[in-house]
Amino acid sequence: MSSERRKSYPFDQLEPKWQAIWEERQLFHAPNPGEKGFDPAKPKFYILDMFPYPSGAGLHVGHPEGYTATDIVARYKRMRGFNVLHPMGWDAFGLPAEQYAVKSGQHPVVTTRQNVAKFKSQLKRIGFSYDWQREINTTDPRYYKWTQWIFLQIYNSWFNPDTKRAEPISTYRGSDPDSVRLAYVADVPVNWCAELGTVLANEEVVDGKSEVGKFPVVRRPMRQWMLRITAYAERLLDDLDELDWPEGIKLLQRNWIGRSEGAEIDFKIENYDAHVRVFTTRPDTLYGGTFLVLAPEHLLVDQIVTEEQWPAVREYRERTARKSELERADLSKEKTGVFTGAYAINPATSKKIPIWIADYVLLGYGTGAIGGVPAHDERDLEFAKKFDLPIIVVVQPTRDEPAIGFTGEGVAVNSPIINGLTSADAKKKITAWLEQHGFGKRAINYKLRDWLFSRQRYWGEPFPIVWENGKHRALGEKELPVVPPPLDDYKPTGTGEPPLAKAKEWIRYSDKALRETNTMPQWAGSCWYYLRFCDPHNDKRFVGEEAERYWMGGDKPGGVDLYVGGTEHAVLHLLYARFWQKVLFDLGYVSKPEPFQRLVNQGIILGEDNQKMSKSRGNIVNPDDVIDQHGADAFRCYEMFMGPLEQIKPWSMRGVEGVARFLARVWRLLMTENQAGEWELSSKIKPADPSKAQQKVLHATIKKVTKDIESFSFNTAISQMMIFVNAFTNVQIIPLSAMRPLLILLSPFAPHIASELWERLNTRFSDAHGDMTEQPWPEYNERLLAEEEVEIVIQINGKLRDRMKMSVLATEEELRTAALSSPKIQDRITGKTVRNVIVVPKKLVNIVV
RNA sequence: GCCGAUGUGGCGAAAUGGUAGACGCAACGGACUUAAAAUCCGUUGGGCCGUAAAAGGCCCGUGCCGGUUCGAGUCCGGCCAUCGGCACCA
Repeated sequence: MSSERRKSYPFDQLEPKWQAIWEERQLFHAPNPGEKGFDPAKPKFYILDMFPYPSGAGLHVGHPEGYTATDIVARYKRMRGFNVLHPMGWDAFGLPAEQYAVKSGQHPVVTTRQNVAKFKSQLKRIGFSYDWQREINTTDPRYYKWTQWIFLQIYNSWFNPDTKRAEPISTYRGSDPDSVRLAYVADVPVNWCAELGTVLANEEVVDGKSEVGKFPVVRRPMRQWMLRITAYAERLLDDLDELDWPEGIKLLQRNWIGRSEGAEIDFKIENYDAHVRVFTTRPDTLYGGTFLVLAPEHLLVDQIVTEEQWPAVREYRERTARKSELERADLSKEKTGVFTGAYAINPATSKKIPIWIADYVLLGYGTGAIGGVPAHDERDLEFAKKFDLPIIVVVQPTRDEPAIGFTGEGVAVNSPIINGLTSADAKKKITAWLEQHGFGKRAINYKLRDWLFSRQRYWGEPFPIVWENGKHRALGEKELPVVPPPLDDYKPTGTGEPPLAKAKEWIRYSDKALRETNTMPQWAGSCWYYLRFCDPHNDKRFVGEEAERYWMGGDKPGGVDLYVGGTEHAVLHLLYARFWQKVLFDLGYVSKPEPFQRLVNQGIILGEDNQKMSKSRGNIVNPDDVIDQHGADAFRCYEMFMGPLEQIKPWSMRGVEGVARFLARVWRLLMTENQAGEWELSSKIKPADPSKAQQKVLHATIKKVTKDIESFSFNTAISQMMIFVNAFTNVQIIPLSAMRPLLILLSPFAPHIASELWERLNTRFSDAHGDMTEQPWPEYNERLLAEEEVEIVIQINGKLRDRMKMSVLATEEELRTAALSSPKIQDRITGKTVRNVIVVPKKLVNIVV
């Protein structure tokens, strides 16, 4: 009758059953300190996934990879006696919902609600043990009220360079507090994307095109909100040391922050009462400085340029301004530049050197000016050759290679003060000399730029800021949240003016004051969501103090014990969140200087064709289809069985079938089908003692699964459970005492089938009490693992020649004698001299002839 | 260009410096079945020798070239390829 293939076990019934039970009993709800059911005797474990953007397409199999890993650890930790905080939420502000609104006129609130519902039901089908009572959504006014509140704290503070901390702006003694706030307004050249009608952050521009939509991006100055993340560069760098993150990710952040040590040197301008300050990492090459180059936008240019050079300079500056970031950064193009007509004095040589402008010098890094040392810098060399500027060798390479163009460390030459010194020593000495004579000082520079924090978009957090008489002013806490107005038309204005400017009534805050119409970038909400999860319903504070201290507690700098997500957030999200955490920490609102103690990145899952999954390739795998066919447990186990979590790996439907077969074997180990086609507990299960061999495989499995969960080697944990099940297939008596631990070990991976089988065992046997989720994790007994006899490998010159069974107690001498007397070995060594015999107890004997 | 990761059967992979390929997929053979599916059992890195068939034996093999070591997939040096990040940062 039914053409549908019979299920190998009734996962389609038992999976919804257990999900309903978990939900009804709220088994995975973690009470806060002071709440009903909270057990202060247990240690805490905060395990967090990077929350998703709920897109209209729904979940794909890449999302649940990390989520499955964390779910296994969360379930394991609960059975290990931890209070586990394992929440989920939605990062729902962002461009796709807004673009959909532009097209359809439907308010983003509506699409967001639909998408969240879809994502949530998909996640629930997989059986994740989230505490859904803690669900949060960044677009919920009860959430973004506090995002705005945190912005106010940032706005109302400054970075005190003496204490190296953020402090309330009231402690600032200078005349212009607006110039030091951690949130400030600046006219900055921004990445303007006409198609999207908005400004983009540097990070959102890839190869001169928008990351979203791949539209062209040009530079254009605009009034923008900036966050002074650069003030924290040093701490963001130093504090990485104490975090348990992959070294590669730390390196990525270090490179992004880009600390470099060197000196700032002042070059006096000839016939003019001013000087040009340059930054260099090679002060030891100062004698080779034969010209200066300023960024075209450098402020001094206006003052120093000579009459006859004005037209050329003006023309060059205009040309540069028209260039997009892409054109300007194009390395293949020739160097360009214009002479200003002015000269500076090299403080070391007292010689006159020309001052140029060129677009290879960037205004935003260092001082926006460089000393050109063509002999020892590739770019300067190219520039000097093009414009025929003098090249002077001042560093002699230690090996035999040409000195011109040598950028490594060598020995200083043609440099009277430092001649003969190694580059390292020369740097120290010349820097000291510069300081002594007031020409410069030691300096540290960072590549990190301040964070462009405003967007010309509708679907984001409005700023709690109003403008009056051309000045910005913060709203009071009581006025939060600032809710965006409803609009009929969400289209960008196209002028750079944000869509909120269309809400004529909304922007009129008072007779005199207008609201800020920019909104915050999508990163804002995800900068602090891990804090909100600790206390998601608090309407008095962004997070309650006690809850924050408890869940973010521990003796390490980071509060979240384990954070799992993709490498695509290795720099930006993780850096921004660390920055906010540090500001909140400085201001005394949180107890930890770092948000995430341990970080694990899951690898990308490719399609069956080994290509990145994408709609256009048609190789997207939808978890719902997999679950329909094989069940959620098989889906979870396959995601983990594919290979190491961190690795990129292709999906395989055949692979899913293999894992599904394994679960069916577990099922049939304990269940048999009766005449009526109903599943019932197998009569082979007896409260009998397991055999020695069974005992051994059981304890080996407990040991391996436990160790593998701790080390995130979920694939090999599953392999071991397969070995266990294979060992019990076709035995006549199935010892109950071996099946109980198996189900516990399996339960974090395949919680539904484990729960069901556990419950079925309970209907006949009374050796255990309570549900699967209430069981403690099993311990293994090392003694039961010990072999009495082991196979010893006999090698000759490292090559395998024979094997023998020996007692584990055999001494080295016994092993040696036994190996040498083996007939096969005898055959091979007669007539040869045995030079050495290496004996590795319990492993091998290697005979060297 | 710089930085990082990866490279092992037909495929996904496993191996504290000590038996390379556990476990799974695919393939092939067998049992069960009228038949198929499902299930269960077995074989499966390559080459060669051996045998009626087996048993058995030998050589090669972890991207390439070298080194350290009694012994290297694993450690060291040099290359190559793929993927990812950064990219005129002075």
